[in-house]
Amino acid sequence: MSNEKEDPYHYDPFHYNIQQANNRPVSVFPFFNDNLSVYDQQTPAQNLQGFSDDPSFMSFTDHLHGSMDHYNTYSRALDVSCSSSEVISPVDQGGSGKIGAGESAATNENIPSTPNSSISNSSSNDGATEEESGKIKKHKQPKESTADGDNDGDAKKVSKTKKKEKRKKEPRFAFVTKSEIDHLEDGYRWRKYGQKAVKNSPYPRSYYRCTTQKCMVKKRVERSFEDPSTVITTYEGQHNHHCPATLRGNAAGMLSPSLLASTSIGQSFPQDFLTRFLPPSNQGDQTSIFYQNHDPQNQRYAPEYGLLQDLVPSFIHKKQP
DNA sequence: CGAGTTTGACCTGCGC
DNA sequence: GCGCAGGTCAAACTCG
Repeated sequence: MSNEKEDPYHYDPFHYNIQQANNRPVSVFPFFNDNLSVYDQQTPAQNLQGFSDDPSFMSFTDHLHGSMDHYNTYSRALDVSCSSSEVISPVDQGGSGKIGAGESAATNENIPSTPNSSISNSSSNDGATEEESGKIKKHKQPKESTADGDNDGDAKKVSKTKKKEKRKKEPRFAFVTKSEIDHLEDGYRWRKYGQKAVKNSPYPRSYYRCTTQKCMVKKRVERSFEDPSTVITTYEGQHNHHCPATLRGNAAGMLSPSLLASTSIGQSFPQDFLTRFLPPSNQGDQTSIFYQNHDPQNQRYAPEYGLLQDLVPSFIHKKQP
C-alpha cells in the first residue's frame, strides 16, 4: 500500500511484524481482520527483497484467501504443530533467503536460480550428498597441520569445489511465533547441531536438524531482539517422512486418518498445501514468512497464521533491477 | 549407553 | 584480498 516509500531496501520484516503483532494481540493476519490499513505504516520491506520477484506471488496469497476455508479447516483440524509449524513454503530456493533479525538479506534475489537446482532434486538427492560432502569437507583437525596437508589439502580442495556445486539451498520459509519457548514442539524430532550469536542481537540462533534419517530438513530458531517474546523459526527443506510426533500423542497423532487421506497432508502439509494452491510457477521461488501465534499453555502453535507478505503488502515488492 | 546438547573451531559467502 | 558474519562440524559433555 503505501509502504514502498522509504528506503525499500532496509527492512526487517520481523521487527515490523512483531511490532504490529504486539499491537494486535490476537489476530495478526490481515486475512482475519481485513484491516490492512494498520499495516500501512512505513514498512520498508526490504530485508526480504527477493522474497518475491514474481507479481504472481500475490496469487498465492490470493489462493490462500480463497482457500481459507480449507486452510482454516486444516489448521483447525490439525491444530497441531506438526502442520502449523511446518507451515507451507514455497521459497527462495537457491537463495540465501536471509531471514531474521540482523541479517542483510542482500542475497537471495537474483540468485541465478542455480541451473540444475530443482527443489525436488535438492531435497531428495542432496540429502545424502550434501551430508557426504559435508563430512568430506570437514573431518576437521587438519587445519594447521600443514605438513600432512597433502591428503587433507586435497580433500579440502575437493570438498570445496564439491561444496560449491552441491550447496543448493533448500526452500525455506519462516514464521514468527509469539512464545516464551524457544524451541517449539512441532511434531518432528530435531537435533540441535549448533548455536551462534547473532549480530545485533543478544539472543543466539540455534540450528536444528531433523533427526530422521535421510531427512535433511533444518530449522533455525532465534528470538527476536526487538520483541523477546517472539521466536523466529526458519525451516529449510521438506520432510520426506511422516511426522513422528504420533509417538508422543502430539501433532500427527491428532490428525484423523480420513483427513489425512482426503487432503493428503499427512506427510508434509505445508508442501502439499502449497502444491495444491500455489501456481506451479510460484512454487519454490521465494521465502515465505509466516506469522503465527503460539499458545504457551498448550505449547503449540495456534492455528492463526498467515503470510507475512499479506501482513506487509510491501513485502512483495522487490527492488527493481 | 544412546540420544541429545554445548561449544569452540572451522568453512563459506559476501560486502567492502 | 580481507574481514565479518552466518552456517556447520564434531568432540566433549549431559541427561534419561
